[in-house]
Order: sequence, then structure tokens, then C-alpha cells
Amino acid sequence: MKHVEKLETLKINGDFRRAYGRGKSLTAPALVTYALRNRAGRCRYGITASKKVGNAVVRNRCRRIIREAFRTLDEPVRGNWDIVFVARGRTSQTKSTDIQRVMKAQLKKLGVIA
RNA sequence: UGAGUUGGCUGGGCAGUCGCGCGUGGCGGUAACGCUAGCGAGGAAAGUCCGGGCUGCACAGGGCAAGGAUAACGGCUAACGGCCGCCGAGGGUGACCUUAGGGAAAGUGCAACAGAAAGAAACCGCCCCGCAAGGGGUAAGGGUGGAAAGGCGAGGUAAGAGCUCACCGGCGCGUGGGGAACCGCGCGGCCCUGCAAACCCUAUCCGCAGCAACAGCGACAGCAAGUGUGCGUGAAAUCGCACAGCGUGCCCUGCGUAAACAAACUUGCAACGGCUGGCAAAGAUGUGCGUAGCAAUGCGUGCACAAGAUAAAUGACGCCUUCAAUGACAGAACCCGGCUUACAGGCCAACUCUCACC
RNA sequence: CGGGACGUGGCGAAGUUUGGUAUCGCGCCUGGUUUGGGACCAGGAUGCCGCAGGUUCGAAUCCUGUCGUCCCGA
Repeated sequence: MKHVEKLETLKINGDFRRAYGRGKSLTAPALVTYALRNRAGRCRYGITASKKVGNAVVRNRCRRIIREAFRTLDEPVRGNWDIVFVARGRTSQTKSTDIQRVMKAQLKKLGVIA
């Protein structure tokens, strides 16, 4: 992802719902990834941390860890995708480098990265 | 030496590499913007329990009703249901802690079961009268109960009883102290059970809503409304005046109730992944010193203080200190003053009891 | 930001108004009936009434604080 201009983030509830409903997904104890090809002409991503994960501090930490893992990803994205990352109970206790390893494997399997 | 009480502080640091928010300063650029410096979560930012600022409701003045809140006394404060002091009550050997703590002779209600009786009472017992049945007196004793008609002792009596007396408790009056709650002393007579976090009464305070308030701007298409009577000017009333109507739960006073040249105009609603302001540096701010005060706090003076997002910024890697920080509780959302609740570890001060020694 | 409701045996509810005994249905256990099971009959167990204080002689009920769940409005 390095040397690429800032990615747009998903904001509308409808975009998230479309990714959940029609996108492909993979699950791990610390991260769930949804991916769906879009027609927006660019790649977008969103991060979700539900109330079940913890209080506001814990939810913020999950979002930061996931965002840092995604930011420092080396491989470029092939094509235009909407990607949604969902934090789980283990996310807040995991290091961002470990999350990145899981994320890389999931994105590769989904065909987002080479 | 050990145990404890109260109050306060802290809530890792370093800045090397990468990254984020703001847009205050500088540089470059016509501009968009780029580079760089700067600033960037808490003591509770939390819960949203009180009080204000601010904004709107025409909401100005007065009264009534309803509803809500508070409750010894004095003070502090912009205000408070907060804080300080003090009194009473309760707990602790003590430092100290706790305390919704007005009124039960204004009225209504409740007090299950037990008990004769739960408010002004006679079941047993005791005493008197009577052959007996029964009648009368009596709250000392028994028994029930959380609570039984002031407590206890002496006198007194047929037996008893504040019937009388001493002490204690309560009430009333007087008096001394205190700013007051209240405390002390003297005198008087002996009348009153508990529950108002039951209804209620008394005193004091409170208009309602909330930054998704509110103000402004805009694209595509839309919707609704512009009250009644009389008089005046005009060709025409949406102009002027009066009354009515409408505008807060009600009443009174006062106030408001858009817009002229005949096809527009005005107002309101609604609509959007809306946008901008409100809203980010300065005020009921914090702190040092002086001063008034027991204190809360006031006054004077010096110094310090740039988080400001809008799906929402503080992270990752590394190093150091550490028993441990990967691991206390926890993330600003208009802003302040409090309250309440959560909190690993560490530090400081004052005081109390105890042990030892002098 | 504002408003409201609810936490009671394993599950679902009543009781809270007006304070004194916690009740009902399903489920569970034991026994009977049956060759056995179901159904049926008889009996039984199961509660810190979300938590912590307070008022009261006495609290599921009243008051205060607190935790959790759900709903509504702007």
C-alpha cells in the first residue's frame, strides 16, 4: 500500500450491508474480512468494531490496530474492491504485525492481492 | 514496633523511523495545494444525577392553579440538591466516621399475627359489696407484641393509681450564654404510642425546551396558507383605526398578528449521503504570594493557559527505568461549577491507639 | 441530547397500587398405572425477588445509589 494516495473509507450503512450480503468473507479469531468488487472506480475500505468487542477505548484500539496493519501492507491491490474489516474479541490483545499476517493471507485467498 | 484515621499527589519516560487530526506562525505557489515549525484526551474525558452560561419559544410585569424539588442552624457561591462551619442523634478506647435531621394537640389513613386492649384499654389477677348470680374499684403483677399508656424508689391505700414526694426523662414558663440551631439553671403542673423514604401540612425555590438548540446558504422537483365584522383613503386593500379571533394550563395588563398597484409577493412545511456558522486561545479558568476569615471563600497582585473532530485524529516498531508498563479505570463531541460511580501500583503530610526506652 | 419500561425457581409470567403468607403454567425428581414408553393420577424439590445501602418492629413492594436489557423522540 506504500506510496499510494489516501484510500477512501466506507461511510454509509448501505455500503457495509452490500459487502456483508454479496461479498466473500473469511474468518479468523482476531479478524473477519469481507471483500466485494465495486463500480466506484477506486478501492475503498471500512473498519467495524461492534459494542460486543468492548467499551469505547477498546473499540478505538481495535480500529487503530487494523488500520495500521492495512496501511503498512506491502502488496498493491489488484482492481477496485470494497473491503470491510470486522474486529473481534481477540483483536484488542493482538499486535498489529500479527494482524497484518492474518490480513495478508485472507486478502490473498480472496484474490484482492497477488 | 505494630495497627489505624484523615487529606493530598501521581496515573511511565525517550524522542529515532513510518503514519494521523487541526490550520496558529513561516516559506513557496495566481490558486487548489505543498513543505516546515507548533499544538493534539482524563482524574474521572464515564454515568448523565443536580446547578448555570448560551440559543429559541412574542415570553415583558402581576396573580391563581397544577406539578416538581429541597428540609436543624449560620455562612460561601453566578447558582445548586454542592461546599464550609456548627448543633442534635448514633458508632468507635481514640484520631475520626455516619446522619432525607421541619411538623403526629390541622385532618385522613396504616400498625399483619399475637393480645382483653394498638389509643385514651379491664383477659387473668388484686380489693370491696353480695348467700350466689353478679356489680363496682384498680394499670402494682402475669401473659402477647417491635411498641401497652413516663422510668425507678419511698409514702399512701380496702386494693391501687403522679394520688403525694425525691431523682431521671419529656412538655410549658422565666432566666443566663450564643449570631442561630442549641446548651445550662430555676419554677410549674403531669397532657399527649409509632409510622409523614403513607396521603398530607408548613417554609423556600422553579416558565418550557434543548447545540440533532438555533442562525444562514443552495440544487432538483413539491405542498399548504395569507382570519371575521365595521369605518376611512384608493379604481382595487395585502394600507390605517376599532372590536373579535389567534399567540402559555387559566386570568389581568401590556405586546405581536408579513406583504399593493393585479400577478406576483410573503410566510411556513418538506426534501438532500446537503453545506457553513454556532465551535475551539481568555474565562463564574488555574496557580504562586500577600491580605480578611476557624473554614468554604472573597479581595489585591504576578505568572500560566492554542485538542476541536463529524464514521470521527494520539497508532506501529524500537530503546530506557521498573518486580511488572503487551497488563488500573478508562477516549473530548457546545462550554463551565459540583455530585456519583470505576481505579493496578507508588509517593507525601498531619493525627490516633499500642509496644519499647528515657 | 431527552423520555420511558423491565430485571422474581431451569424457562415464561403474577404478586409491587394499599409493606407482614412469595403464587401459577411448562419443565425436573419420586411413586403408581403399563410388557415397556407416552398420556394420566398422587406426592416432592428448586428463590440472597439484578446488586449495595437506608426508612420501618418488619421491604419483592417505599427511598437513594448502582449494574444490565429493551423501546421511543429530536
